[in-house]
Amino acid sequence: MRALMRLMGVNTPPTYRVDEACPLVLCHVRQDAPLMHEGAPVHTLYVVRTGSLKTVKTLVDGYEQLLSLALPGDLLGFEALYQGTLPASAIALEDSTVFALPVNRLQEMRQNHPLLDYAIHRTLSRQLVHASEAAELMAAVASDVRLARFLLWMSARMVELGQSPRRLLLRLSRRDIASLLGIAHETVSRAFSSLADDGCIKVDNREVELLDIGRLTARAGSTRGVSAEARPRARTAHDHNGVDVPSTWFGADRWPDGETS
Amino acid sequence: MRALMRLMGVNTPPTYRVDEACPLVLCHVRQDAPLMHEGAPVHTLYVVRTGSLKTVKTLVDGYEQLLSLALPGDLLGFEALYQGTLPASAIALEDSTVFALPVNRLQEMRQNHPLLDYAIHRTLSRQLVHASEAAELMAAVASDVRLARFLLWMSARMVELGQSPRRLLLRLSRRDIASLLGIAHETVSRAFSSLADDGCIKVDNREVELLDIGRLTARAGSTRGVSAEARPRARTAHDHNGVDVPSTWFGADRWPDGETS
DNA sequence: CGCGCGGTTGACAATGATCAAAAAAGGTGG
DNA sequence: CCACCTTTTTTGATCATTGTCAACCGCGCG
Repeated sequence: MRALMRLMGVNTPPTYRVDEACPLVLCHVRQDAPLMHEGAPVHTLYVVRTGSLKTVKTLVDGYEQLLSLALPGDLLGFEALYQGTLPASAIALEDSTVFALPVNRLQEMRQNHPLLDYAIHRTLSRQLVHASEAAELMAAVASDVRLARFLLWMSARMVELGQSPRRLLLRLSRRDIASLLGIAHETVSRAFSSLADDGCIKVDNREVELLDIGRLTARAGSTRGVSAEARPRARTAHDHNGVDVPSTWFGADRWPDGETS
Repeated sequence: MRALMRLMGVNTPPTYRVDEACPLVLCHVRQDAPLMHEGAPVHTLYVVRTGSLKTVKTLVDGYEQLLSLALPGDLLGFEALYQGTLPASAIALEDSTVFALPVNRLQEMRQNHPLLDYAIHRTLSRQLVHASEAAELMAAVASDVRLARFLLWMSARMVELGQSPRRLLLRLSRRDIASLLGIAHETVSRAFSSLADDGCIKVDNREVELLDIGRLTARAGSTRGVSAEARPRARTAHDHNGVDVPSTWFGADRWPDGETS
């Protein structure tokens, strides 16, 4: 339990009382084994403890769209709360272990453990951020830019987990990376070669070493043709005419016409 | 308060006691006005009541990446919980009203109102789903496929809000749509023309009428070249070798080697 | 040993990004 | 109401990037 919360980024003070009787179960998933099935109702949420998984949605035409990469600390299955069924499958990229949280006891667990509640919220927030970062990956027009961003993104996630930012062991196949970046898998291969020829990275199959992060960042820079967007469109502060206060950048802490409801 | 929860998809029974003294404030945002600023710390979360907003992240090269479209019932600002600052700005697409929830009193409000707590979780789950749906939009190779998907997606969201699924009034500019779909704004324009010439839709500036949803769905079908992916890759059920039980599709409700922790 | 799978590279056609410019819509001030 | 400006949208033309098809290599596995 304590380990779970540390995983999720919350340090439990030594004095914190944990209920040892709570139904926290550890699960092992073998490589390539599905942990959850698209379309299935959800009785358990999972928190990744070790290893990694991918979430995959099969589109109408059979194309397998990779939606996210779940690393230690990530929460799986929460997306099902809205519609009752999972929008995507989760498949282990390596032998992994996950904590299982029965949904019908979750309410009670959160009440008894405010820190768990906080940890879950933090994790949800993080995954929301990661989802929009995935959009950033696909935003670039050039394929090598997308790959460069992907590598830097992976590097950043490795750092969050306390791992080396330079040495990556990709558990995703080229095809999976292609799906995540929205390009053809041949193009991924070419982009790897291109970055490697530049000396930015060293590629040995799925082992990637980031040699020159500066240059890599430079190549990850241009989203699309430097034109209208980047021009000196002098967006000064005085065009704020809404609830925001120009002088303080901070969200509306006074309301023009507040009416309690 | 009751209105807030109905907005978020939770029906309050008439007997439900609401605390009238809770600090629920209604905010007005004028069109094009920012509600929240990228990089700013967050003191309030917002729930959209009427109108619509876009969340926008300015990338390193100045490109404005549109991340999500917030419609009534959506929660804004939660992404900031993880890092403490907002990853994106929120800008009103029309005159809108939002409920403001002070974060420092949120904990307390959730405790006093379990239904509010549930509503927030449901909303978070929904937004997680929407985020992955956004990835689906960008997954298609052809630009007209992306636009067709976008229109169907908007249509579905309109239905969720009880509006007509055929008649759309887009509050987004072509440039914004282009950003969301990951293509050039000229291409969006062309894709509109293409779909209109086909008779699938009727376009009058930002008013779009979906004439033939069947054909539109057909055009939204192909993600990429029908090849290896769509082949009869007979993915039968007996390749499950993990924690899942083949006979029941449901998540692991027994665990091979459970160890309570 | 042969087969299949993941990865790499090549060749070619096509889609879309980009540049350019005109047309339409929206807003402002007389 | 109209002239005038800005912004948005549309259309055109050109060229590069990349998707697609295809062949090839290396590897693990039955």
